[in-house]
Amino acid sequence: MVQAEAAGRRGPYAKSAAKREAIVAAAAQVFAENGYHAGSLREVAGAAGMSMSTLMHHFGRKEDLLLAVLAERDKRRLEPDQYEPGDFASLVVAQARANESVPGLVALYSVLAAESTTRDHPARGYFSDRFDRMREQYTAEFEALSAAGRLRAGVDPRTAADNLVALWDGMQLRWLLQPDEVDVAAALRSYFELVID
Amino acid sequence: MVQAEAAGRRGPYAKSAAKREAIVAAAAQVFAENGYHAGSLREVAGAAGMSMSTLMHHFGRKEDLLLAVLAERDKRRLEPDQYEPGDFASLVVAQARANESVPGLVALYSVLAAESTTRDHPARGYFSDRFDRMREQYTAEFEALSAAGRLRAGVDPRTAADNLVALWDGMQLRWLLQPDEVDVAAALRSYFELVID
DNA sequence: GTCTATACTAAGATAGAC
DNA sequence: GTCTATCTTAGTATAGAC
Repeated sequence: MVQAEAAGRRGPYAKSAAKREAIVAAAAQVFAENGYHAGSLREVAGAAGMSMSTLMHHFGRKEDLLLAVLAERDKRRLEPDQYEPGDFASLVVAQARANESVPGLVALYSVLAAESTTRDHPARGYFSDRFDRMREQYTAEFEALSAAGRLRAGVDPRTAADNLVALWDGMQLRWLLQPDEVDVAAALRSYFELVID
Repeated sequence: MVQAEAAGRRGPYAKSAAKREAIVAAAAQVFAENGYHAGSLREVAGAAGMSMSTLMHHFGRKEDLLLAVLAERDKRRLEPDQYEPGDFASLVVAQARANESVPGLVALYSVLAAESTTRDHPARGYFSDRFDRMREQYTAEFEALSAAGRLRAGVDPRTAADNLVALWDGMQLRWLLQPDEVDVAAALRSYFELVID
């Protein structure tokens, strides 16, 4: 699949890569709507215009498809360098706003994160690594704010980083259940206002 | 089941109620470990020492069993009147500490809350109602703090209530995945320190 | 009222033909 | 690379024994 990743690639794997992309897109939709367990491979295959056996040829197990969907999600995230050099808070709030336009992906992430806590779940490593990465990135951002004298006295950068991530996850969960009752981006902004002078 | 709820009840429903309790306990364990979808009724029945058909006699559908487990979880929560009249923050932190001793129940709650966001999930109403109730209770507590002049300037009671619940949920999720990396109760305490003068 | 046996549909997964 | 056929196990419904 790596060989065919470049656009317009000619070769034996080009068609396979296109099929894989179609499958992943269909799976993201089905999993987001129904969850990982309740979303059937037959429904994914149907949405991608092929039989389930053909799907299974490309992704040997349902887990593999799941991990491919998660990897695809990460590629779609906003990257700091895609944005104007605004501050950390603005970037986080902008990402939260952007997430409002892809409720399916948010649902997929939330459902899978919770499911992954169960024993031997295929995505457990993915989410554990992701939490490690988020802590590292956000702690560095809060430390930079602290060095600039903009962090409120008594606020620990790592604690702030962890709490921000947790607040985000918890808010997204509630937003999925009660979209008209909460504003994820506004909640994150209110947290920044508490910790930034 | 209502008839036999009192301890030591003699009568035609006494045995049934005892069986139901055993089933709910077994189901809480199985669902917490494997999630709702992945946890099979056959495994629950086995853990409860009966056949699956017998289980199905007591709980006609898997959903009914799920809702019974959730109701049982609510009964086990700390109630304000069970505690010394300490302040709101202490009560919340104490509940978070108490939750550390029942990781199975925490996992059950987290997995089901996320699963419930998917279309037509049987527990969707339960969690939506629960969020409404939590908002109401916690907003009242923060308003009381505000009236006592103990809330930080510019902090909205309802926002603080929603953020506290979201922080709690998000922290519990991470704790399930990385129990040695975070301290849920400490995180909640740090939030109180930010909003309370 | 309580429990068991059995059958049905749909899920993930595998084997093999073309 | 794609499909048909098949296997195992899931949830569920029903019929009936004690």
